[in-house]
Amino acid sequence: MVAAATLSGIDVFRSLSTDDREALAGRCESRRYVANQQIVSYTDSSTDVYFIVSGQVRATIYSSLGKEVAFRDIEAGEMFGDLSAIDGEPRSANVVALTDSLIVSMSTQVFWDSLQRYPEVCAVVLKELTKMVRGLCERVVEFSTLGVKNRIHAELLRLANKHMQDENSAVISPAPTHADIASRVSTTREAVTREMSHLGQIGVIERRSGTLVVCDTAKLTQMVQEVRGQ
Amino acid sequence: MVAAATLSGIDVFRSLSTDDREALAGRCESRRYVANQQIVSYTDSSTDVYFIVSGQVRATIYSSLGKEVAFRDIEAGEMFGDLSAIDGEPRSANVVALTDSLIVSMSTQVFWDSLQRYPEVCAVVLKELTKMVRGLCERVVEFSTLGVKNRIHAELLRLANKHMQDENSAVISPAPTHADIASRVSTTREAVTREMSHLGQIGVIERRSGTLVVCDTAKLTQMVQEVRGQ
DNA sequence: GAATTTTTGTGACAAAAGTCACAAATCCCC
DNA sequence: GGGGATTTGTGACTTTTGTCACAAAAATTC
Repeated sequence: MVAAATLSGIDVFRSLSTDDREALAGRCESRRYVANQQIVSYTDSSTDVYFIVSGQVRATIYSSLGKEVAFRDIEAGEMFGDLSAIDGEPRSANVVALTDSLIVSMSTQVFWDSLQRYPEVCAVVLKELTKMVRGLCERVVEFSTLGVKNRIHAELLRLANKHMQDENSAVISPAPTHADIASRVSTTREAVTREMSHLGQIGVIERRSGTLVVCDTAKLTQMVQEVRGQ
Repeated sequence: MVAAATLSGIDVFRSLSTDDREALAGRCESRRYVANQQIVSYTDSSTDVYFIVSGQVRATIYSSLGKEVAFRDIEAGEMFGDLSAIDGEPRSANVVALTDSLIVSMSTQVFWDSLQRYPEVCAVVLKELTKMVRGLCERVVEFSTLGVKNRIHAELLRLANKHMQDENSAVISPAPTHADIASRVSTTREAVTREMSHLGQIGVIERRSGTLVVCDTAKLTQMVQEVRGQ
């Protein structure tokens, strides 16, 4: 049982009328998770869909033996677990709360109902899937064509684009750890440290207590393409 | 203008009644392409959706400078161009006919209409997108966790799975060239040649005039995971 | 079926990326 | 504000992967 207002912050349901949202809210559950708590495991056989009301969450995939791949971070307003609900296959990733989070869940059945009943919802879901496909394509192309250094540039650029300050610079405020970046572009922490101190030397980025400043996104953009790291 | 029967071979429309299919067919165009002819370029601003009636087609992405990444091969019955139709963004790839092909196209408008009007169509499209997401995830994880040799194994296994002969072996009949495989797993032709002759020596695969036989998929499956190529 | 063109096989070498080990700097929490 | 935990910086070394150059084998064409 969930208040209708809770759903108004969810992208997928934003376009619904208050009445429709209310009807839907009655068929959802909500639950709080604390930081680091697991929400979905890829061994689960559940097929519920989840919506983040507040907080932040990370999906990671564990390869057949051991190594983890940071897959995507999911923010308030976004949805996850939709893949299994749509195709009935097992979960593709583990999902863990990064911060304390409030999460609404919905059964597959209710989810499909709402897709059929509300074309706007269906359209948003289609668009989200499309966005995922494009994002993943980009990642595949990056792996195929870029070396480690350039992938680090690309990742920094992605981060910067989410936090632009002015035309050419961005402030990323809880700065991610090097190990974190390494896992996203799939390399070692050391490689990230080395490349980032290099970027610091040439004045493209700067570190100030807990925050990472990308001073020159233009240069970084240009560097992504260059074959030589230096 | 397209015959309704033509659409019955398309996965997405398979579930429609003959009448519905007829209505839709009236709003499509069809066209023949010869082998190697380009169908969509990523510079196009069109947003039509395409359906392959017969033939085979390949989507490739060209990175910012030069290198090409084989993205996916699309077979008769399947669809492409849906991403742009759904989100209105530019094309993500070039699409070229691999063989002579007959292809039906549909405007974005008609496509959205049919998504709204026919829930079955919408469901199939959602499932196809989901399948793409899962496939791409798999590829990303592969790049992140597997070395070149193991990626070659994984690719051979994927090929084998599409052409299983009996429990443990597959015959892939126009055998792909080494360069082809290399581009799919993003390495060099030489690496593929070396690994494949190794696999030949230990009896996992065999080459016979124009066809590639995977004799022991079980062993190959096991090898994908092993860190040492040998 | 001879002559090309394309594909495959292989060695020697160069470059890129990962590993290990350890010191220094920061952060965090009582 | 001291002490432990976490994160960062760096050098030496190993392994992996890519590059180049060429010969052999197959497939295609005329």
